[in-house]
Amino acid sequence: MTGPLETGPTGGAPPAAAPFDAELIAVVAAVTARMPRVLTLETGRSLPSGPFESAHRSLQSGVRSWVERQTHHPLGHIEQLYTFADRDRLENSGPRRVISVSYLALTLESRMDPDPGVGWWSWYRYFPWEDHRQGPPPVLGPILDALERWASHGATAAERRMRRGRCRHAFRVEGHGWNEEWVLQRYELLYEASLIAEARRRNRDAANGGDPLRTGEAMVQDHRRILATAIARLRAKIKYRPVVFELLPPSFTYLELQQAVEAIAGLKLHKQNFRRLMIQQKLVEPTGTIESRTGGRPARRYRFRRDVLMEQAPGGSRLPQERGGRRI
Amino acid sequence: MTGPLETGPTGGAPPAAAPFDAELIAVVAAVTARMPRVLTLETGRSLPSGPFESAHRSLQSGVRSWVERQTHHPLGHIEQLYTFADRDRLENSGPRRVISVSYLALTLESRMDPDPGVGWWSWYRYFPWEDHRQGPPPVLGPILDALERWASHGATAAERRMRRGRCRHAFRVEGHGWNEEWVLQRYELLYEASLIAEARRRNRDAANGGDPLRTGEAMVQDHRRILATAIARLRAKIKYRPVVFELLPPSFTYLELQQAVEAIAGLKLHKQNFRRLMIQQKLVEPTGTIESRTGGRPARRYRFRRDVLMEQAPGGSRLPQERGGRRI
DNA sequence: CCCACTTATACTCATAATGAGCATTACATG
DNA sequence: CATGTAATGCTCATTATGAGTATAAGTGGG
Repeated sequence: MTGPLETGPTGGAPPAAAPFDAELIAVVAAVTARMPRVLTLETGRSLPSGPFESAHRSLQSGVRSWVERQTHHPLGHIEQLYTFADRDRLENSGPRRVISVSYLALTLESRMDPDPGVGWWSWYRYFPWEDHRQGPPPVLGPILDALERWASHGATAAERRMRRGRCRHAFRVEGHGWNEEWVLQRYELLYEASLIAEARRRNRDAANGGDPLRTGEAMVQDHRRILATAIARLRAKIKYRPVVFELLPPSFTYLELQQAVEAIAGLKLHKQNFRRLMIQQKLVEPTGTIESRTGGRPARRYRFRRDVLMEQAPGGSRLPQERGGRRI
Repeated sequence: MTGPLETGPTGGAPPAAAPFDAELIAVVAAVTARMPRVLTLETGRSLPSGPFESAHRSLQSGVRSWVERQTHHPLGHIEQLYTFADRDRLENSGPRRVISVSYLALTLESRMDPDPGVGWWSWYRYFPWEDHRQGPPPVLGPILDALERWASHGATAAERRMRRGRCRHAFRVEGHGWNEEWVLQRYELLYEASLIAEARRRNRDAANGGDPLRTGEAMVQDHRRILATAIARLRAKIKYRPVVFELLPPSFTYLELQQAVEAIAGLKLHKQNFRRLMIQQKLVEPTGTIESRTGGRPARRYRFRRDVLMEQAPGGSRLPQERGGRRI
């Protein structure tokens, strides 16, 4: 519809605006063998995607049907991520501008034998600097060095200062201040510094001496950026909404639950406190069954209390309330 | 681009998909005279909007240019809200399907004399049940009654139970459990119960006895739903990111700051604790000036420390960390 | 000048949440 | 039965939060 000032409230004839192609892109996430994974096509080079069609009832149903058509994997929980339409986003686009709507879906990894090229790949294959479960990963050192080199090549003193500030902020070098949520900021910084294959591909240059620092596998177009957006969103969301359970089988032990969270966050957590948090929040209940293949004392199995989705108070309020406490 | 399985990695020819119209819609928010306000056209009936055009570099720049063209109001902070494209969303749409990308912008209300029809309206004119600063608003009683009536008219016992559950959840009647963030859920519930003018307009019915309960002013198309989405987002975000400051002049007193937060959240806050929170978080610093028109003891004025945007740790982690505390 | 009145600002105190770690329990295996 | 491994239970200091009380510093009216 045109701006109401021009054509009046109820729309009238559609504007003579250029038509667009609309594309749907899905980041389908799962966790298996302690690794967060994403469903990919072309042997890990692209995310499931396809045009939004008039036959689709909604964007969401369009995403579902494309993913199922391309990967034969049904989707559970799904949420909108972001819509991209920058002019120079796509390298070899056709005559028409493309609007891409991306979605994040959470599922259990399927066992079925996949179509050729379809597979589940670890996130950290694309973002090796993001997995801090064994402490800072080895790639981080060279990356920081390369970033420092990039920063020191800024044109003006102000720019150099600005670049250093951004690096310090995104990577929090000094004082173990790693912030697992800033996935996108880190990716964009590396992109800008031409330390990402996609950036070099686009600029047809090889800044920083052409040394192909191992900054993870590349993807088609801006799919890797979309994946970074998805990871950032999931890492943030996992803290204030019970979404991990979408990635777990119906019953699980505390350790399995914790390892799923750790895989996503890319961090190690304190076991006893994690357990206490689970107990306090009353998100799970024991199934009564016991898992004995633990290697040590057998563990109780739990299930997610689906009913809490209805009673849940929202994430931690940062506001000092008047009148008796809400907050769960 | 087509799904890679069909056309190969680099895209190739664009698919023969139906083209779409793309529309941009802006929710521009400000706070004045203790009221949260939204910039509207047509005397409050619609939000600024316009077609996304090939000339626009990005979605964001498209939004900026439309809002400035229609309202002569420049935008500051701006973020993407949601993308809508359900088939039956628009009432009198043209032959082509429309994809609407909505944005939320935060500004200071401008003083300039506006174009005809352009104006700032209180949110609570559209959502009178959302302002709990003076306790539960009077509309709430009749609304809950009407919802109960709607729930009791469910076809099956299961549906009636489900409806009651959703009402209890969204409005938290028993035990003062009002959750200010569930704006959208409440709106959608009222819509479904045909207690919202837009719903009745669309269904051409007057369920619930045709009694036109005062459930706020209507808007064109689904603009009110978009506004609800924006309010929900802002109410949530204000708690974990320092966005209030985008709505305030460069310097302000603690009370002004608190009242802005209260206006948005629709809640009264505890003054002393609010102050303590501000001090702890070190988000502001005194300007050295004093505001004496307070009616009581003069108040110090503060300014937002823009540099914290760079050092800020993200909102309250719900994860029990290993290794020395991050968390600010 | 003293008054009541208003808002700002400073503290207090009980309770809850969090980070860190020690201790005990219950299995499997040799 | 000893040993290893993980599960589970508890403690303790620190910090954050909710709910106040107390004091300060202006205003305008007598």
